[in-house]
Order: sequence, then C-alpha cells, then structure tokens
Amino acid sequence: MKIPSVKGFHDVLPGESARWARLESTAREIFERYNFGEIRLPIVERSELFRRSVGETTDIVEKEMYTFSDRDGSDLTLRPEGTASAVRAYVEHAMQGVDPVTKLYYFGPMFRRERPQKGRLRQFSQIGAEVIGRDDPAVDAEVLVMLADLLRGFGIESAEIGVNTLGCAECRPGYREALVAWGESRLDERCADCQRRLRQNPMRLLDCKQPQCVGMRDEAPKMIDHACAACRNHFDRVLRLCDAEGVALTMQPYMVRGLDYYCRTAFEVVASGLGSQNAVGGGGRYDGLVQSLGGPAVAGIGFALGVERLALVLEAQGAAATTAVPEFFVAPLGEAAESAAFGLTHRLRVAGARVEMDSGSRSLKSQMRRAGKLDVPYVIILGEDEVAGGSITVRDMRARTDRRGIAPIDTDVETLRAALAAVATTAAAEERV
RNA sequence: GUGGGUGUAGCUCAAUUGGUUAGAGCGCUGGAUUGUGGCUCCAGAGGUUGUGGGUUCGAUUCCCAUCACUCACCCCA
Repeated sequence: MKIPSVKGFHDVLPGESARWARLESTAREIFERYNFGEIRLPIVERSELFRRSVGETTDIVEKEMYTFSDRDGSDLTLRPEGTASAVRAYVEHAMQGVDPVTKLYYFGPMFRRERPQKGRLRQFSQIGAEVIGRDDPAVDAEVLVMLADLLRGFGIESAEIGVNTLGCAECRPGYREALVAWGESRLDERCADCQRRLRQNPMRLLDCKQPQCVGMRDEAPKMIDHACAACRNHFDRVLRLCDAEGVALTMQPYMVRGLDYYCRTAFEVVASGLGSQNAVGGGGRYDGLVQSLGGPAVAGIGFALGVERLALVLEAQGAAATTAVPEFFVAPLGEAAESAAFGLTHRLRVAGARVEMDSGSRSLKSQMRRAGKLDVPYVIILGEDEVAGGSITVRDMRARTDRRGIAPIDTDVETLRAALAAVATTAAAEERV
C-alpha cells in the first residue's frame, strides 16, 4: 500500500536540492557581509503570536493556519511566516540590551493551508532577514540594497523591486478615509469582492485584479500624497540612498501588503516565470510590532524570499539542475576483490574524494556502463589480476585508456591523483611530439 | 473556499464510430565469445487503464460519483 505525500507538501529531490543549497549558501554569504547573524527559530509557536502580529482579519489567520491543540491544551500553530517568530525571539532574549541594532536572518519552512498551485505550496521555504532597533531611512536602504545584492547573487535576471510607502499611525487614517470616500463614489461599478473589501480592508481595493476595478485604480488617491512630512521625508531619503547605489526601484503607489504590521516603506520583488504567483519576495517596515509583542518601543524592517519561487524563476531562465559527479568509481570483480575495494573506497572517502563503488557480483560491463552514465572521470578496476599483483588499474573514461598498476591497492588519494596527473602530462607531451 | 483541465508502464504519451493478447519512445535489467562505458543491435521485466458504481454481449473509450494531480480565482513568499 503506497502512502502518498500530503497535498501541498512536496519532496525536493537531489537535483533540485542542489539548487536550493546554492541559493542558501549565496544568501548566507551576502547576509554575513552585511553583518547579519543567523537565527534558528522554532517551527511551532503559540497561536496568539500570529493572531496579534499578522492580524486577526488577514486571510492567513482567518483560514490558513495549521493550528492544533497540544496534549496539555495549549493552542499552537505551525508558523505561517518568520517575522513574528524573529520578533518574539528578540523580545524574549531582550536583544536590545546586546546592541541597539539587531540584524537577523533565517531559513526555513513556513506553513499555510491554501489551495496549492504553481509557486504556491502549503509548506514552503523562506529566506528572511530582519533589522530591529532603528527607524533610520538608511536602514531601509541598507535592506533594499542587500535585497538587490541577493537577487544578483542568485542570478535572477529580470527581478523588479517595487516600493511604496504605507504611511504611519499619523497619516494612514486620513488616507484610509480618502480611500473609502473614493471607493464609495462608484461602488456599484466594482466587483463583488471589492464591495466587501471596502468595509473590511479598503487598502485591498488597490490590488484587485478584476478588469473593471483595475480600470478605476488610476484615479484612486495615493498614499504618498497623503503621507505626513515625516513619512515623506523618510521615503525620499530611502529612495535617494538606493538610487545613489544604483539600485533600481519601481514606484508602485498602489502596492499594499497582506500583513497588518507593515507601515512606511513596503516593497515586493516580482519576477517572471512563476505563473500567476509572480512575487518572489516581499517585506517592509513594522515599527509598532515589537512593542505590541511586549518588547521595547523600537522599529523594525524585514523581508522574506520564497525559495521555491526563486528556484522556479531560475528554472524558467534555463538554469539546469545539476547533479554532483563522483571523482572515482571503484569497480570490483568478484568477492575477494570486493573486500579490497571496500577498504580502498573508504580510504579515498576519508581523504575527501567523492567516490562511488559498485558490487563485485556485477559484471564489469554493467559497472562500466553505470560509471559512464554517472560521468565519472576515473574507474578504478579491481579484479583477480589486480588483487594478485597488489596494484590497481585505472581507466581514464575520457581518454578511453587503461593504466595498469598505476598505484598500489593501499594507495592514498594524493599519490593516486599525482600519478594520474603525471600520466596526463606525459600523454600530452607525447601527443605534441 | 470557488471554477476549469487532466488521470493508461518508473517518465512522456498512443490505442480507429465502444470490439477480443492495452502499444511506443525514454529509463531499467541482461546479452552481442575471455575483464571495459557513451553509439548501434537483440531480448526481458514492468499496467487490477486513479478508485467505486452504472449502461452494454463487450468499456481505456459512454454516464454518475469519488479521490488525486494541475492551472486559475482568492491570497501571498
């Protein structure tokens, strides 16, 4: 009886996981350059954490969380995003006392019970970063510049970073009113969803994709026009700093974000090759969040990138999934040779070589066939002759030549590699003569 | 949660208006005289046609249900 995987929960197979590993290692390298430190966060948190941070009325909290009651009755949830956990950890460990500026990055799976489709899974992975402690526009710019560095480092070609300001507690209410007034003006022309949104979350009117609503959007009031002087100056400064570093940002006056805690600078990364899920990342400032989770009154900003989506973009760009190739393939013939081969293989591996060994009960032909398919450059043949003579035969798969007795059975990697290199240079020299 | 599409071998797909032993390519296994791969050739293994009903002399084909996958809406990374 086969037991299939759970809907929306996918395996990442070796060829694909190599791509993930590259994404993570470049991210790690760039984060460290910007002096961020890695934080490893738990996957399960108290449900209350997300209700309070992400927002009670968001889709995530209302219908997408994997929430369960633990055996002791506590109300727990598989994290749907990373910022809440990072801020919780910041507060829990009083990180403001270590350094007024805390810079964290993390990798890991998130869980949202949505209907799966291309680029959208129920378990998905994020690469995220957070800066907590300063509301200086230079911090926003640092984060955006780093984001651009990351995208370039990943080799994402056509990514675009869209930005907007969402205002603050001072100016957003006024904007909200203006938005509601605008929305009501031609309410009957809007789609049913927007008529509902108008009351629940008027900001959402702006990113409706229905044709009739998109058509009206150009006349909508813009946050930037309603922003207070502080917000406007902040945003201007962010844009100026990024521009000076050659980081291209696209102003998107109608961009809104899905999570309640965002304010001021908000941004998202869009790329092609993802079907209708064209956002590979998003983030923004969350100045009130730390305090609302019981911490000091400090500001924060962060973003997250979707690993699956980044991988899809790279795949669409034609980057093939790569498979690692062993340096040596040990082909024993017969049981006696197998013992010797086993020892040799282990010795080579301990010394750091990537080695594959096949079974001595298989024919040399089939072992060669497999070695050829794996694209291994050298096959170490260990048959009766070799065992009797105490030395190995190495076949150079590319040159299609055998070297009998090139090294003793108990050789070490350095000796073997040196012998092969010597043979190669001699062969090259002979060819020239 | 709401729509559309698709379910046949490990993978990608065939199978005439419903017709008898459900095929091909790739992959896999073995072989083409002694212990040698990529190309070629030969052979073999592998399917309760997603599942359960129904119509029919007969269903991969038609109908219903169900499940799964997938794309889109929604939402977002």
